[in-house]
Amino acid sequence: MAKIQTPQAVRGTQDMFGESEERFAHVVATFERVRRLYGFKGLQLPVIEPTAVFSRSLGEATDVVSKEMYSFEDRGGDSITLRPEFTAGIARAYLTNGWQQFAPMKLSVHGPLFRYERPQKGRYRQFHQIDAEIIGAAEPAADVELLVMADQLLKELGINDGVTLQLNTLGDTPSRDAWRAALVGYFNDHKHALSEDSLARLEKNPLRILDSKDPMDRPVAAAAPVIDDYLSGEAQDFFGAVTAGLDAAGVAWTRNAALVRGLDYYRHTAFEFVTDRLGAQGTVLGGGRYDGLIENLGGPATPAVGWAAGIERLAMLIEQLPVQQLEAMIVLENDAGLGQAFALLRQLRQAGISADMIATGSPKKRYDKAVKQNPAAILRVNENGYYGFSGEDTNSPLMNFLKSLAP
RNA sequence: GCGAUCGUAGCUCAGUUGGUUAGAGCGCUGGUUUGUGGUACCAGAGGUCGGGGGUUCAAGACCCCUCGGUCGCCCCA
Repeated sequence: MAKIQTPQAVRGTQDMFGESEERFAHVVATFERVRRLYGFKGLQLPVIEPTAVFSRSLGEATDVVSKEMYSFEDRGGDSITLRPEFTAGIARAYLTNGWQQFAPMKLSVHGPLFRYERPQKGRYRQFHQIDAEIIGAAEPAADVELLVMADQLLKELGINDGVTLQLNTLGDTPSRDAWRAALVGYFNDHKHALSEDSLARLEKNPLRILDSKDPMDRPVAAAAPVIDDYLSGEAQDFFGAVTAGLDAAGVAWTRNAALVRGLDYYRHTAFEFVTDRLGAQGTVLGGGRYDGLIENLGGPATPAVGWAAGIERLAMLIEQLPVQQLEAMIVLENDAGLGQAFALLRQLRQAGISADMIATGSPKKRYDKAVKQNPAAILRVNENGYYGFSGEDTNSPLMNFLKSLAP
């Protein structure tokens, strides 16, 4: 029997347990609660999609598509990709199921996503997002609705302190194209003052030079043409309606004219909730409007807005985690009472009281073990059965139930 | 993909210029004590020093390769 080297977890994946799992679950539970408050329907979607779903919608030249996707050929010879984001898959589902009949749709999803990147704080190869989208709504009110929901979600998670909403508009397609052309011209004139990274960006994604972190780029970026000078009247009105809506709803925001999106499909509103508490991965929730995406996937022109947030990043920011306390812990003081302990355990659980028991190890240390798990009450069982409990005597349902048990 | 840094018991770590049998605290298991909400003490189990190769009489320590974590770049939520 040759011993094998125990396999490690795949790089960039996580095994979550204990506090990290509780944080994760709390983010998801809070999201599920809040999205219902806003009337967003849930969705369950495949983790694998045809590769074309992402290559057509995100832009072939983006890093996500060109070097970060987990793509493979399945046994039938089809090119399959583990989803690197939600939006494209949602758009695909919208089209393949004919959900135009339900438009406008308010949808939400959460689950794992996959990107082949170098792992670091707040960035994993299998990571998880919560996601909300409104499809088939062209009006700025939809943008406002999503942002108000995001704002409430962050508040309910208790992480809105130190997180700011940065807002920008990329304009409609003509505005964006004109701005982009002006930027390319401007940056070409200032090539000598750009970093090496930004020279590469100039070819692939010139908008990204605007939010470059390289100190060398900052002066050039700061003096670059601004979108405001290229916005059509329509695009201006749209952005004005979004900001007015946010003000009316009491959502704080700041304008960041250098805020752009990494993926090609965005138009009009672009936004990020940003924190300085996560090091280099400061974006906590981000999104925008993507009116062109569904058309790119072969569907009818369909307006849509959405956002996504990294569950791991939100989980790391939570400061006060609700305590998960077991209500009743049975200590079996003598193994002869095991049967009666089973019966009591079942009775408790059927009454809706969370309960567990300690019945192994040194009998004399069982009590100590129970104490360490910090249950609301410890129930004592010996060879004669249940004979009492200890714990703070309150008027809670748990205590009333325990008092009803005749010792 | 690039740079930096780290990897010793289940966890957090110590381990001298390379030198006997690699240690501590916590946790775990058992016992004694206490006696009904975290007692104290005693004992025990638990380590291919991330993995592979090299230098050396001798490597946890030095060199090379490799895997993984962390931080930054890039990318992005």
